[in-house]
Amino acid sequence: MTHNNPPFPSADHDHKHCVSHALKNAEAYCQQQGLRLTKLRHQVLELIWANHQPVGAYELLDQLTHEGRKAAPPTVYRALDFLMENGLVHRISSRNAYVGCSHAGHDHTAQFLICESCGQVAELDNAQIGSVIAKGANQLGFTVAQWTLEISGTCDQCKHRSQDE
Amino acid sequence: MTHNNPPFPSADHDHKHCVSHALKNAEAYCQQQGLRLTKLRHQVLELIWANHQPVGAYELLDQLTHEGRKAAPPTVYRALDFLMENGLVHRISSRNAYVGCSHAGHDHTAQFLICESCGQVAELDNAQIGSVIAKGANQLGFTVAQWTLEISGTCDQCKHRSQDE
DNA sequence: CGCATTATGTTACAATATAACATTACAGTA
DNA sequence: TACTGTAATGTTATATTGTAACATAATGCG
Ligand SMILES: [Zn+2]
Ligand SMILES: [Zn+2]
Ligand SMILES: [Zn+2]
Ligand SMILES: [Zn+2]
Repeated sequence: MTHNNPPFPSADHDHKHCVSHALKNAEAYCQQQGLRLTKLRHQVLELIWANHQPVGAYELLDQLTHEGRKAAPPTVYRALDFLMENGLVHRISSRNAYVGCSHAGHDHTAQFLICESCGQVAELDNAQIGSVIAKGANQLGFTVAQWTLEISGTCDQCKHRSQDE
Repeated sequence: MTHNNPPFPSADHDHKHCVSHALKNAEAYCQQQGLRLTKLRHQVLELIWANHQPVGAYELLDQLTHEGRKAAPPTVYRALDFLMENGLVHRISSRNAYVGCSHAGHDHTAQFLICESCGQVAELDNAQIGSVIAKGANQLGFTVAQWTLEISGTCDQCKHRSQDE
């Protein structure tokens, strides 16, 4: 399944669609790859997709507990490990937090826009950025295995919102 | 003071020169900006520059203690805060570790090459990367405040070294 | 079913970072 | 010089994030 690069999530977008899309996509992908998207992993993935803000592991742990599951830190970290290994979730290392992947199944590296005002995160998959980075590294004889790019700033809506005040 | 983009630090480079350059540069910069590069901060900066590998806060803490200073976590974190605020040190968030800045005084954002084999870090200041990132973000109406790029892989020397075996 | 494998539960702890308040050093000034 | 306000450091305690190690339960398969 292909879809074009999503813009920064707007305040009034149909987020239920984001969630159901992400979950169905994950189910299909795991099915196809012979991966076990267990109830716990599914539950964690759904919690992560509650919104477009990155969520901490211990916050997920609280929510799991409130949903009636017996959970301890390893519970959530193991689920996160599975989801990250299989490209369903990314870690935002500048925030020690986790966010659902918008391009699950595609082979890609992470590029994030993080709005400091509303806390939302958008994931890019800008090929130009990737190629410039690869080129810059290769010029120095460096072989790139992977990379992360975390861009902080202000999203379009928050800019306009602040103008209104 | 200007100098061209340093390559990945070679095994036989004159590292004493790196250290003295970084320290003198920091002293001059703080002098000029009216910042207080106290003994503690100077000491921490020197420890960070012991090599080109990122170092953890608690490792710095141990070394400070061995050097006879009474130190606790806040001691080192406060020094790190000062050094980071003033662009003398960067944090490698994917490793929870800190590394001396190679372009202190210049206004720049961080771009790192991290060798998974030898653990060394090289800091880039590739303008092309910067402009492509800014462009990609701006197209989505996103105003960039700052960003970090952490590239993992294998450096040139480690590649050759592994061929020799 | 019986067995091997994988996933989850459970307990304890490691590693990283900060809050809050006391004390000391410092710079400017009377 | 002593006084004084500010910035820096010391100190104690605790918050936050992440793992190790081993026990139990679920799953898939012959
Ligand atoms: Zn959404
Ligand atoms: Zn925003
Ligand atoms: Zn060096
Ligand atoms: Zn290397």
